[in-house]
Amino acid sequence: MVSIKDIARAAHVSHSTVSRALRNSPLVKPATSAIIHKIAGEQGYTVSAVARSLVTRRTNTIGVVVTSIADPFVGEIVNGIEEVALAHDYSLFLATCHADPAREVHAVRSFQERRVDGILVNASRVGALYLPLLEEMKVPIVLINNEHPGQFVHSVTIDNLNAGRVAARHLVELGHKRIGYLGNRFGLQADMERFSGYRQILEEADIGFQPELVAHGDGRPEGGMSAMERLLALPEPPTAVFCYNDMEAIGALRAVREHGLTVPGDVSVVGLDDLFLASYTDPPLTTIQQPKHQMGRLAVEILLQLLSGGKPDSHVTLAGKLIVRQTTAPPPAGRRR
Amino acid sequence: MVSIKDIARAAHVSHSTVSRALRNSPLVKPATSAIIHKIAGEQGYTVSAVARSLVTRRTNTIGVVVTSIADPFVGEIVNGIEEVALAHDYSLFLATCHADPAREVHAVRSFQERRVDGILVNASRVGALYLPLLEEMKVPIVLINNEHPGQFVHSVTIDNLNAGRVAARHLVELGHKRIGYLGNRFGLQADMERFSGYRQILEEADIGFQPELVAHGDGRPEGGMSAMERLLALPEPPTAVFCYNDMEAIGALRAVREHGLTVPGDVSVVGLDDLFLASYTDPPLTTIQQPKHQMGRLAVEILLQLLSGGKPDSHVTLAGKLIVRQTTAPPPAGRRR
DNA sequence: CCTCCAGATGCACACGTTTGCAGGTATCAT
DNA sequence: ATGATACCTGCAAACGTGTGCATCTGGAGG
Repeated sequence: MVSIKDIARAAHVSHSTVSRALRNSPLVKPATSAIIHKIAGEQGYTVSAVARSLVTRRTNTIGVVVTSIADPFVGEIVNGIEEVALAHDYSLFLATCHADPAREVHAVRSFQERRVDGILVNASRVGALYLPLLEEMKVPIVLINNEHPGQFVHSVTIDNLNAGRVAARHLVELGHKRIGYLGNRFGLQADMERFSGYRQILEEADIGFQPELVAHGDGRPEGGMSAMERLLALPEPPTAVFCYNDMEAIGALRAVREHGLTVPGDVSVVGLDDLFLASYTDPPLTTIQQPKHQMGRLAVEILLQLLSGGKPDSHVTLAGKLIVRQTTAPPPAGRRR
Repeated sequence: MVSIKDIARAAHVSHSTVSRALRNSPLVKPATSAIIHKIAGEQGYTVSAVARSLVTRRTNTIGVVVTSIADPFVGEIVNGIEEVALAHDYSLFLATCHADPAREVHAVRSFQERRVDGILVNASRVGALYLPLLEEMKVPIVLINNEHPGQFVHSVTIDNLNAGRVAARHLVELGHKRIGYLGNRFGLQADMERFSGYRQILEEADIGFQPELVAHGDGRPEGGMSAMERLLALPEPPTAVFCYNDMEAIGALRAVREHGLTVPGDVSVVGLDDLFLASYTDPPLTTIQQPKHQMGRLAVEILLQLLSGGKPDSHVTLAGKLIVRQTTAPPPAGRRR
């Protein structure tokens, strides 16, 4: 592999001059610079980022740890991350942790060895553990949709409480009185908040919260399906459900269908995320859109500010947006009371 | 940031000894090794992968370039890649190229600067261009599902021809006579091969190929939908269609539905990919499963063999598998002739 | 002719590791 | 006591780049 020294020899200059010329420093005479560029081109020279990083003490890399890259939700976030990282000439290290705190810590450690300039963690499960980890390493970290929001780290999250309120309010305004919640059984912070928003609206609308209308899935279609079945088995099942996320909503849709009922004729369904496939369910899913792409972008931008010595807001929350499609309608005539 | 020299000073040994001790070399006395490890722990030392890479001339990194990470298909491939990379202690650089050859080349160049040990490219659009690129850089490259399969590079692809045959045969065996193909208008190699398989079966079954039953989408639901509409507008529309991929199949499903017909009662649909969501369409989609996860795994394994001086097969093709769900059935009674 | 200055280049060190080689010390056999 | 040997440890050079400082050259101005 050809180095600047090889080029220096060929051009009869010192390697310092080559280094400067290739970085287009104004210090070197245009004529010699041209020669050097020519030789570099001929020899197929490419600068070694690792040698450069060693002396500049910056690698221009960002480490990204996500739960699973096959998850369409995180895929879109990473897309946003990659976009602005590329624009700023940063490369991305990617690691998955599959919601395992140990693997998450392992990934962060590995990134530290690689001397990444900053780290992005999506849906971090590591709570108080992070603080000592942060103490011992100087790498700035930005969390995306993290559990256990602490006060010492930077994060960008969706406004879950408001999302729950918007979803529930939409159903209330359609005239529903028996509104169920299909939660996530893993007791995530996000689940609690969405649930709280839902409950607030029920109480504000004088409908009141009915515990039997809450069932818990696993964040995936299977779980949403079985949770929905439990709700449908009730003596007086709900006429509408708000789901923890789109995946559960898809399961709910199927459960309703297999129960011989229709959406939204018999029961309305609201999801959350607005995954790509939400437009292609049957019927197309009404849902709360999470600005996934923007979350990724924003996270990198915060990181970049941190890297340039700025003091960005430590906690940014983004608002979701209701997307009304065709899974919501007024309750069936016989059950409007 | 603490280095081995700092530790050496604290332990009253040379930095060489520290280096050896931390790599658990048998050369250093257990007692001193223990001291060194203790101090390293106290000071929160982590080795610098960049300094190490400079001397060992290996970075233990793999560059992965994909079209879009938000695509669920590539997400699963990357998942497979990450899995075996992690197992072998390699880190992943990720870059997206959005099917733009220029961006693809840019990504590969960037990886070369970073001195990755190997490169994986999914769905490469760069054809003959690769050869000179390969000449000038010594990094081994493995292509996944690439266009323009050349003979000088390593690749792993699905057996598209056979996939087309299997899908078409399934429909023939159900008794269909008018079988359409929803292709991809971008003239991809994969599209040609799938089409060829489909056509072969039609001719082998003495049904014969009918050009009017072929329409082209864009690989996404929108395109599949409009292509299907064209087919349904025919005087004698097909009773079954084989789609370029699941995304188009989803669009086809919707087109049929909006046309007032049912799947599979009026028309059968076969997809290709077996995306996660194929199980959750209505009705669940019959499709050809691509071993996405395994493709990723295999690609890395080939790369690792290349890195350890092995001579792996240069072209591996994986067989798809028919997954029969509920979008296929015999043709409607009135049209069996 | 001398001085001064700007522009261009080279020298040398640094970044944090790994590693071949030489040197040192203790143990053991002769 | 001496030599051999095994075991540890340190020295020094490398990996490829960036950069402060010194040096050199040529031209302008006095």
